Amino acid sequence: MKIDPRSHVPIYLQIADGIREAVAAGIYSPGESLPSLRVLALDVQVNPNTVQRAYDELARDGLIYSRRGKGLFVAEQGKANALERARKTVRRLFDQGVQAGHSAGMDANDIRAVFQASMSAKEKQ
Amino acid sequence: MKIDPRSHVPIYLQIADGIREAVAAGIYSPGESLPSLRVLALDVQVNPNTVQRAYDELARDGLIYSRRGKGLFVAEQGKANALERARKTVRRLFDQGVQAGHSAGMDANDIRAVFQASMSAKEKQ
DNA sequence: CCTACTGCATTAGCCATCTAATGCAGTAGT
DNA sequence: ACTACTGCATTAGATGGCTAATGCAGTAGG
Repeated sequence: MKIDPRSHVPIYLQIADGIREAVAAGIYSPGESLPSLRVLALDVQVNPNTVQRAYDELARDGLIYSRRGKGLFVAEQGKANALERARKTVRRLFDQGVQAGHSAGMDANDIRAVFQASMSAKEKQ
Repeated sequence: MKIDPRSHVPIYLQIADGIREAVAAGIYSPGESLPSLRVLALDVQVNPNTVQRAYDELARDGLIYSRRGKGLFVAEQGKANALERARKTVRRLFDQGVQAGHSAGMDANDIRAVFQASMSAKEKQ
């Protein structure tokens, strides 16, 4: 996992996003164990508490669950919950964008055009 | 202008957004003077420096300009610059949304569907 | 000139957030 | 039991962003 310590986005979020993507992509199967706090902490060169905070995020969203003394595991509905979570994030960002455009006087077609441009740019990657 | 002091979004941004929308909507004409730092500060019950920071934002984006001792005025291309600025903001948010969806394994149609939902919800307001 | 207004620069305090340090508590193999 | 792992709770330090206090500098009218 790639972590940038001097990014404006917090480390624990970078970690959470990484795991979330992996779960959404099905890289981890339900019931499969995840790297322990200390192992992952050592891996990304950060304090175990920071990793824990990332796992907390994921547990709250139902992607994973934890067993004290045993470890961390992918939840049964982990993949589905990851997708649901992602969908909400996307929706929130789109709502913000639509709202911003509307406030500035852009009409529906203007906003749609920007969205199309964004989609096209993504495909070219 | 409506300001919420205990919002997570900074006061200076709330002020800047309010003025930006007004300029984009053509409520202020080019060359027209804006409320002075202290007047607006008194109006929204905040320190003049906070208002200044809002005006700084707008000046950097070319919406307004300032003359020491005289006041603040809407730039000639203020409205156009406001629209351009808004377009970039919308684009940035859409890019983030598209990226998030893609990372989570959503395909183009999934993402489009969320966008449509967002647009529909906006129209119903 | 002098007063009353302008915008602006400097400084400091406050506060939220992130990260780390440390120790406790549960599990399991030997 | 003992050891070596687990996750977790508490606390503290550090950092950055936001807001305010204060004073300087420029403009214009009486």
